[in-house]
Amino acid sequence: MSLPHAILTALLEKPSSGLELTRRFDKSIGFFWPATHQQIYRELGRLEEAALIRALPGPPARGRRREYEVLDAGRAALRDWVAASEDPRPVREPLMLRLRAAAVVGSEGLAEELRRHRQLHAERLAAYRDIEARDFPDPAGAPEGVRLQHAILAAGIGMEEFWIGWLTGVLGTLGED
Amino acid sequence: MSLPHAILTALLEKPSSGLELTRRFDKSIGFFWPATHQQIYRELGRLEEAALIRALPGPPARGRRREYEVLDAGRAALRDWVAASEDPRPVREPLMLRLRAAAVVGSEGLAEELRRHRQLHAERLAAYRDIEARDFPDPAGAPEGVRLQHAILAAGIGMEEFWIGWLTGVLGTLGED
DNA sequence: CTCGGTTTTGCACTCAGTTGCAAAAGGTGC
DNA sequence: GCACCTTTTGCAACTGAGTGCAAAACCGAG
Repeated sequence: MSLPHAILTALLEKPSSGLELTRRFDKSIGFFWPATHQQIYRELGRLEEAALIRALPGPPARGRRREYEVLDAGRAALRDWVAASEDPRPVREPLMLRLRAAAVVGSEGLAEELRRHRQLHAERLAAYRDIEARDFPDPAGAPEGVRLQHAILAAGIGMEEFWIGWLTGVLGTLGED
Repeated sequence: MSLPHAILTALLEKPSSGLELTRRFDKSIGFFWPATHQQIYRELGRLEEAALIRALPGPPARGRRREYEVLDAGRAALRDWVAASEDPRPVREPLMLRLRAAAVVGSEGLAEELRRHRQLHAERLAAYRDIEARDFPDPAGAPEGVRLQHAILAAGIGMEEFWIGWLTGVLGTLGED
């Protein structure tokens, strides 16, 4: 139930076509909820059918650009969702399973993979830091909306830092740092 | 592709029936890869068909307990998987989307939900700490297998601590801590 | 204007995870 | 032994996400 609300949010920030949404997802919302263009088009169709968004006028046709905007019902649905209650989704971390498997059958070949993951996390961390420097020069003094957006980014930064530190620790445990 | 390997690992630690596996998942592997009994039975069937595990002798019958053990091919497959390369799965964090939605339509009702999440994370953290105190009195001096198992738990502890701290920070941002 | 490449939209299929439910065996009280 | 409850196994249908691919419109070169 998250993708439709992510799309509503993005459309409220700026009415867009499916392809624009896809591009914007790739550089912001997608960090915490990736989506392909196929998913997005499907969801736009459902949202339109549910009368939460509407396409700006023009003859509907395949291959023809369609710009969407959020209707009042959509805004209301989003507001409800913000206040709704939903449990955190279960953690699913294949790397933990692999460590556990390694504890049983031996850790042959594992260290290299851990280093690769550390590298990937480091790259993502650098990307987040860039965005932070560019878009949030003074988060503390900003209005609530901006402070919330910064909090999201801060979560990403914190997570990546955590994984990098943890991976380094495990590599130490394997005598391979 | 993770569940079958999780099951192989669990069966190597101790041959079990489907129901036993389900129970063991609930208190250990399931923290990082939850699975229902239906999933587990389905996967046991596939693993048996692939000749990676076998049921201990006895007439196969529905409703009748079947104990499984890992075959050499299964152990080999697991070893390969430990050394395999697999990208971290994309992050999917609905709470981040809700913050972002809140930045657009207002944060009405959000703080309560954040407190609830903080509470849930605190409970899980406490559970992890209990396990740590009970099962890992001296992780540093233990053999590699045990150190790896402790690293898994340490990841869980670190994650929960991180979320608790971050949620507290956001609540502060909302002027609601 | 028409041909070919690009953009934009969208369908169809697969796969993993979730939920609901039922069938077969085993155990317990009468 | 039989009536009933519990344990254990398993099927079936659904949902959300991922992948491949194609159709319609658009656009620039000649």
